[in-house]
Amino acid sequence: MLPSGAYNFTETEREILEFWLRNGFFKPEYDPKTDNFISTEELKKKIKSNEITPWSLICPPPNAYARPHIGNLSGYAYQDAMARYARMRGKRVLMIPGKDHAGLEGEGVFVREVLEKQGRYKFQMSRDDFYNEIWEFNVQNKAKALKDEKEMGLSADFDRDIFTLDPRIVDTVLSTFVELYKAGMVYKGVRLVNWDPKARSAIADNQCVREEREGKLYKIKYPIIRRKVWSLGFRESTHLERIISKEKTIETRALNPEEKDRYFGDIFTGDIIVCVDKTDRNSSPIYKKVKNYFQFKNIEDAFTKLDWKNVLDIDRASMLEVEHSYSKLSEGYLEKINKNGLIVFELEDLKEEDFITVATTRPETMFGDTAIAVNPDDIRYSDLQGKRVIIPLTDIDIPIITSPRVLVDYGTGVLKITPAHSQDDFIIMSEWNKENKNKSIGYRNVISKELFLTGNACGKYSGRKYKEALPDILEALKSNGLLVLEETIKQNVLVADRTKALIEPLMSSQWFISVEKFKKPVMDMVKSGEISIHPKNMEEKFFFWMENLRDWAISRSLWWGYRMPVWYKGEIKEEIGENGEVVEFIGNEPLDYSNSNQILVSITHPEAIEAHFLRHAEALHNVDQFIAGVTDTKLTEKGKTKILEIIPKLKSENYNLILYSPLSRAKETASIIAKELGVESIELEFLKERNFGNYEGKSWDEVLQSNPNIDPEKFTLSNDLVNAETTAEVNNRLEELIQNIATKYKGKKLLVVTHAVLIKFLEKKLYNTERPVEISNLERKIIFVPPAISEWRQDENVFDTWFSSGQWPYATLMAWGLFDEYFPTDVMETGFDILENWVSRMVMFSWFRFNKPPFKDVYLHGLVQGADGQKMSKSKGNVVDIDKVRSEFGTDAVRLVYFYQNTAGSSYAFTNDKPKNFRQFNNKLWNAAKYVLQNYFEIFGEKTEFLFNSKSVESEFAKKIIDHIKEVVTQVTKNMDKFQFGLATFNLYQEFWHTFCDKLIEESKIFLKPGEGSKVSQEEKTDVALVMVYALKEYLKLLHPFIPFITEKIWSEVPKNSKEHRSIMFNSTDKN
RNA sequence: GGGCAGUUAGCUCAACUGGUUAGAGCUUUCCGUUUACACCGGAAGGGUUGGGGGUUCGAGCCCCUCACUGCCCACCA
Repeated sequence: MLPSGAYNFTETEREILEFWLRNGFFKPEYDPKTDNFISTEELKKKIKSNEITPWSLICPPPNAYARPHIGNLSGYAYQDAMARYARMRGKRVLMIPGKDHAGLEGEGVFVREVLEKQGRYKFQMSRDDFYNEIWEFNVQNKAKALKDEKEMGLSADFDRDIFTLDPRIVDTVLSTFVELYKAGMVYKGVRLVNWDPKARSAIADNQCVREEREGKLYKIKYPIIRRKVWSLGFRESTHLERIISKEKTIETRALNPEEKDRYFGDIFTGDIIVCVDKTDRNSSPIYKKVKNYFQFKNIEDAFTKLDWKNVLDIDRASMLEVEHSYSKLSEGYLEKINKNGLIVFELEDLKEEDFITVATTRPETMFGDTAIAVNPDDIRYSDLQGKRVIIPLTDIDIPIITSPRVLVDYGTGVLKITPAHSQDDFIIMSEWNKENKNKSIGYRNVISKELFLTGNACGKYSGRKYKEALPDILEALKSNGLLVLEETIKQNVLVADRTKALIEPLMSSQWFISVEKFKKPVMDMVKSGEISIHPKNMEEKFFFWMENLRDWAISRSLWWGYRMPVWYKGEIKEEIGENGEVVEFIGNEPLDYSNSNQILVSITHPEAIEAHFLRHAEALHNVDQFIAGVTDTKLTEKGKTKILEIIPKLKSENYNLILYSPLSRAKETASIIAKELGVESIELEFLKERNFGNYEGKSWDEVLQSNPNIDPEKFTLSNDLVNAETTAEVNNRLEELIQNIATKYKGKKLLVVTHAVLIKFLEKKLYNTERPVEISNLERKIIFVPPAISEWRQDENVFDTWFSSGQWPYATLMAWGLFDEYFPTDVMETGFDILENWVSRMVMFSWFRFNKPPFKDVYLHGLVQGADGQKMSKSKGNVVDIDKVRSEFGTDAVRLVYFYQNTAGSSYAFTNDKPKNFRQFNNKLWNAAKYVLQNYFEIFGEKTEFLFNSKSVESEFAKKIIDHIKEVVTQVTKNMDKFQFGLATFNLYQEFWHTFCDKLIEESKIFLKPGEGSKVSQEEKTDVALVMVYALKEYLKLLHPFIPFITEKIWSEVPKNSKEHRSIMFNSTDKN
């Protein structure tokens, strides 16, 4: 019987959650037919034989370091509704929850919330120490998220909760990189990074802040190459021939009128004529440029096949590309020309209008300019578009390009473009290059990480600290009359949030994934309908992103995450080449990416020694379940038998040395194996188990009683055990072990017989991860022990978070050994804001590795906003306190807020009138159930089986109710199948309250509570009582995916027949 | 800067891809009931669907245009 009074959700939710978890209903191994569990192996077999239909959803993992926010919680509601709906329809549901290490953000939170509050600093720590601490921080916090997930009613298999840095996930993620590398789809390239000179590290944009500082603005004149540049040398010209052959030297002079008339047609004052010595044509840069420009195979071809007369007359623009000089600006240039056998005739000096004036706060970066930009609509400069200018103090000429980003009325309206040292310029370059592929501009890095000017472009200033060279540069500009203005201004500069150092944007070498090959197949999966995105209009967004996707930089200068499985033989150094290009060196040699003597992609250390670690066979303490540590226990008879069973497997490995712990259980195990295999064995003191101090010999029950807060999972590796061997001591022993394997036993095929906790310590030490699962007796772990001394160094970078989370669906399934059965998954449910970042990456990787989509449907939910309709944020004070709302209105009511009248992809405000309304709805449901059941039990009693067939009712009123139910079921089912949860809950809400309760229940009172003189027959009364229960049960089943707690509670009180499951989770609506 | 949504009753949102009189919840007003439910029932008020134009037998929905609002992208653009 349901208790009278209003619905008590607090108590019910606690009770029902306990009921679900205790019974293991969320596990796919649970078999509702037998109300029992099958083994995972059996489950797999049954799925393969089509005996049961699998359905899976991998939950998007919330960040491990904090409680899930309201967006994650709303996601759980949708995920859960879909899973419960599938489960009720007889599918075998697997829903895997997880937690994300959240690379960049995770590291940022740890540094801010933990280290900085303790006055510590990341770069004062060793990488290992930092990693261990942040790991601990995450482990401690992720329990909170798990609690929230359970309390929201998420029907996921919590035993399979998995962390993104779990070693099983790591293996999969890294192997994908290896595969991509083999397929030639990753490469190293350069991109602009924010260099923090103080931290000596590249940092993310959101780790920088803008600060107002006083700075100086300079205006600098760049000379325009207005004149045409003529190139001669191949043209038949006896006069020039004579000059060249006779003197074999160079002359620079103005052309006299006679020459002009004789050799050139429409030559103008100001043009420059460059002549080339034919005899020196192979070394001349002008020849080379000509060759490249016209794409001749060699210079002879260029010479013989090209009609130079036509070129000169028709295609002057091409000649502009060739070579030219202003002797006035660059004394060194003449010298260069002379060496290369050029003759330069200059017709006239430069004039004032031959300059363009640029405003800049950073004159020292002008050596890195690769263009000058003006606004395309700026009429002042329209005649200059496409012309070239000379960078002052150099002989480098750069084009004048256009960009709508250049503000016409700001400064001079002219911007110098230094892509290697300015974010904005880098963007302008990228945009220009995208639109003007044949006129693309490059970058020139002229500042090193040590803040020196570097490369040829800087001329005599190269090699000096740029701040020290700056006064000299300004002086040189001044003396050439090229510095026109210098004023003090306030400017916003980018500063590192933590170190307060001025950010130096510069080019750095990064790993990229080339994305071109992904585009078509990935888009095709959506176009063909293999993957459906809900709402459909988001597919546009997806295509736009994919089409415009550029190669993806996947390396990040962080410590928290997956370190890249790339190894360099020696220390890698990044330097700036002579022409401003980024070059990497290993030692003194430039890095050649194809040279496997320099670079290797490998998950383990390239010289790692493979050793097999075997846990001893079953010993007495395993049976009696107490903590043995260094307490010596003997093997059981069963244990000894089991050893013999694995001998054939061990034989096939051809071990030639066995190392073992001196404790009896390991020693006995090893001696049996050694005897059977006929292999030498050595006892080593440092292989024994950890000493557990006061806990030695204690049973787990005793441990838990003495300290109820103890987490058995973490106990064995904890450093808080009284009188136990410290973790440092264990690690010292392991150090000795590693040394021994790397030196003494090098070249041996090793089997090491030891203990579970010791193996766990070793894995943690070597792989920086913890095993969440136990190592069973006689389980073998293959461990790669790095050599004691090696030149190989691992890449310092970690992967971009999306690189790993993009593999989440298959990585989780592979980790749990359920890939074959459950992949592709059925649905991916996540926020619409990460469609591009996450969903597209998952499809990309899934296509690459398996040529399959990772899921069939994508449901994108909108974002939950504050009551004011704004995005929730602490500073706005509009954050919904989920605990408060849940305790006031109940979890079911909160869940209904997420569903009711909501459509996929649209955001909605969380106002308290909503859960209040649904609390009332739940109460209505509760009371209606009470009414229906009271009447039923009055007639049938409590313990009777519910015998009812909707086809064989006689009463007109009962038929009316059945019709009503049929219609609701049809409507709701239709909407569920179309992911229209908003409509489904709307239907249910309206029909249940305003039709079923307000109309049908009221009408039923005529039959169930007949007044004086009523003509209602007993049969009719019975019929109505039955059909009302039937209707209630159908409603409960339809409502269950949305409000699981209350429906389960009522279901527990409802009369059932023998075919119905005791939990509502496994009952589908009536098919009749 | 680009892209994507959105603008419907006082407030928060629907309207199942062009089809009856545009519907709900909250709020407001009136009436009623107290053994399923006051976390109730019955009723009422409230809309030129952001402005303007177009296509159509028919437009909240499609097209054009203007005006706002929100979101995403920043070691990705």
